[in-house]
Amino acid sequence: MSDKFDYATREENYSKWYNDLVVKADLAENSAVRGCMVIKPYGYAIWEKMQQTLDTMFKDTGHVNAYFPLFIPKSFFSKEAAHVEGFAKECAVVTHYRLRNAEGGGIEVDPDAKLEEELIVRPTSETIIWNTYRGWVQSYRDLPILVNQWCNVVRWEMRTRLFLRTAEFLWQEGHTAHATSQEAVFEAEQMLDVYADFAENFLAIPVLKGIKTANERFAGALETYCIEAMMQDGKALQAGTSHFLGQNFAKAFDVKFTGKDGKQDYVWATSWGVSTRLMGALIMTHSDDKGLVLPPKLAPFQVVIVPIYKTDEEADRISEFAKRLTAEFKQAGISVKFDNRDTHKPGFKFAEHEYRGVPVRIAVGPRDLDNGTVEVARRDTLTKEVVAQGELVSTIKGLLEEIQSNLYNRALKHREDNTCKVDTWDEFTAKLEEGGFIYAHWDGTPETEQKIKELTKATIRCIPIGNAKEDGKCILTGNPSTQRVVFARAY
RNA sequence: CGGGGUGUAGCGCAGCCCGGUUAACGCGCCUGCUUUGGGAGCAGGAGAUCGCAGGUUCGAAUCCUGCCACCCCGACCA
Repeated sequence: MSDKFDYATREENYSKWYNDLVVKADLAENSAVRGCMVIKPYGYAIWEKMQQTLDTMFKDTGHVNAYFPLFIPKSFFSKEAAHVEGFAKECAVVTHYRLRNAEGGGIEVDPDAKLEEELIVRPTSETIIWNTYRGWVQSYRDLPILVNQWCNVVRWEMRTRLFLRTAEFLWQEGHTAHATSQEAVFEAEQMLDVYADFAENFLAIPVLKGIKTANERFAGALETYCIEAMMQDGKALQAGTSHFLGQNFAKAFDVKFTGKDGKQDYVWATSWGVSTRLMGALIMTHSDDKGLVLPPKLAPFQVVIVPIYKTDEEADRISEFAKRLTAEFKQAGISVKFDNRDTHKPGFKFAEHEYRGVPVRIAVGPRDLDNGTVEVARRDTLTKEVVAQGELVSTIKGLLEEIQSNLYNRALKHREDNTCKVDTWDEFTAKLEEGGFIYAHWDGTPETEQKIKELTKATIRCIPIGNAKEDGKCILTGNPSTQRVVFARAY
């Protein structure tokens, strides 16, 4: 964000630019609670669009929504060893259930109101859900369970950033139960495809589908699938994950079913989620120094009409025209806002809608009314043109589609321009400084991966699905490798 | 939890080293008039227990002690 206002440009300081933008575009702000954000109405409206779209996609693939408790008994957590180890360090814990008046004013925790068993504020819900599923499943006839939950979770992060990493965040978590391993794997892969489809076709964010290495795998999963996106600064952002959990949670919570053959077996599981972090991905994929840039499919309103007038009479004429236009747009499935506030001048509104990322702006003044035209400005290219009123609806409809695909193509080109292959350690470390995705050989061991991370802060983002096999030598150890994996520094 | 830093109006900050009685400035806010095709101009106005608690002093935003909060850098992470 630049201009006469004191906001950082991407070039100057990418991370400051991000923070400034989130606040300036009215998406969210830091709250009185450390690490927790307030999502403001405009930001929440974008999140709601994401929710609506995803929710429909989940339902189209056979899922239903449910809701499980915020609190999880501590004992549940210890039942799956890898899981507890993964999350233990960042859990908020409820220990008491009552306050009392303190001597000398104020209130304090009542020491007599200590809970018999502490409650964990959910960092994710596998445990409480699998404990519940035990009661839901007896027979193969009870399977599959295809449940999703929209909720908040808490992970006590040391360092937080609006949307990217907050102590509390909103997300959805799907938790499914299946009779066979194959079915569960299919489910995990299917949901990865749903996420990729959503990212690319709605958020206009190109993503790499892949699987995580053992080091990066979800605590308690046998396989973690992910979609990885590249931000403008070349860093990777994990945009969604889908896990094949095997029978780990079924065994931990004793969830068994009787099959057609009369034999008992443990249930197979998946879980998958995306969070408000997608807001961060959206920002860091498309936005520019003038503020937020929204893909039309995500914009709370796709078109804003700004009237320009001097007299009340002019205002009335424009208002009448704008109302007619609004109705036509709605008919055509275009969402529109008529910004008729008389407390702000046109120039102010232009700037405001710009940094809030409204895809298309229409300005109408007396001159336009006389000429039968309007001025149409698009946010992605910052270009303007005069359009005849008669062809406006079709023009805008086409323009919105063009903006949507332009944003995607622009982001895809950026990713391609910043993706490379390297074969030596020196090349690798040099390329890392430039940012981007690096395809390189790795000997397949967690130790090497860990070592590379310590040396360079780069992690293996994923092993792309359908990755080509290729013999080579590990960039660090020189040991044989059968394929290249994707390295990057990540958020 | 280790290292560094900062707390003064809604926001951003000056003043502090060298104590002195109306705590400065910019943005924002309110009122009025003129304005309105890219963040308006002028005039007037409101708004601050100087993070908290002690101490030194005739006098503390300023010096001393303790506490609290937040930010940045690391380890952790969607």
